[in-house]
Amino acid sequence: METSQVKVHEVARLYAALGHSLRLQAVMFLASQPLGGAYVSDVVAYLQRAQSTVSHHLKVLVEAGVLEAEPHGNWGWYQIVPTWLTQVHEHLSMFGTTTPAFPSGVVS
Amino acid sequence: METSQVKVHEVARLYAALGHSLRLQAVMFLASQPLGGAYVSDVVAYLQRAQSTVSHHLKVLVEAGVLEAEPHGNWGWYQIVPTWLTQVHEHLSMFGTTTPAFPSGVVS
DNA sequence: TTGATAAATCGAAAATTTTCGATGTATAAT
DNA sequence: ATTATACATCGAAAATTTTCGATTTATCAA
Repeated sequence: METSQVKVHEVARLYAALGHSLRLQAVMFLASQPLGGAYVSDVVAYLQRAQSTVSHHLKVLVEAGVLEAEPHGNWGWYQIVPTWLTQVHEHLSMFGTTTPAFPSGVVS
Repeated sequence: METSQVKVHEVARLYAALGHSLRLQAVMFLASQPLGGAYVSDVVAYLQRAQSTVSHHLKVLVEAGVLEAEPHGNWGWYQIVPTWLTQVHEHLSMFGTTTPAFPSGVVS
């Protein structure tokens, strides 16, 4: 199935984006910000990595659909995409809606 | 925070395990099985990869806590860990409980 | 006991990712 | 116009991951 294959690849990319501690910390940091986002320099200060490294990771998150960028002057504002969580939840619901979270037919 | 760091690393590992199309397909395949699991040879047939490759990916999923292995004779039975989904949901709830899925203070 | 089978592990090549310093680009300040 | 700042992009080294064939290990069957 072509369509399904594409989707799997896309969903995998979303998980892969979160599958690196630096990126996960970046997302958590942005989510914890009162304004719902932050500038690159803030993330650099928080993650304590080279600016180019942080820029790279933010780009990965944008490409996966987790973050969106909004340049303000020459400052780079990054924030979480509103629909991101919904997307993940939608995919996870494939395995069962909630606790005990099991597809039908599975014995305990 | 030491403790939090460890946890981030662990959660990232969980996401990373799902962040590869082969592994994601393996998990989806196992979840779709009527018995809630399958043998390595079944997964090999489904994924169409070398047996050693599939074994490797299953191991990654086990180490991340997504799957559990149960040898039956010399057949390797793999199934989804019941608490896995709950763990993911728990972590995701950090970003907001449900749709619209947003941390407090975020403007639309 | 011997032979066959299922899967784990090993070893190594290829591909991808991670990371940083250096450079480029655009905006803002002087 | 010039200078300074914030960030993106480039180039390359190091680390990690992915993949497969070959080997090993354990179990089952004859």
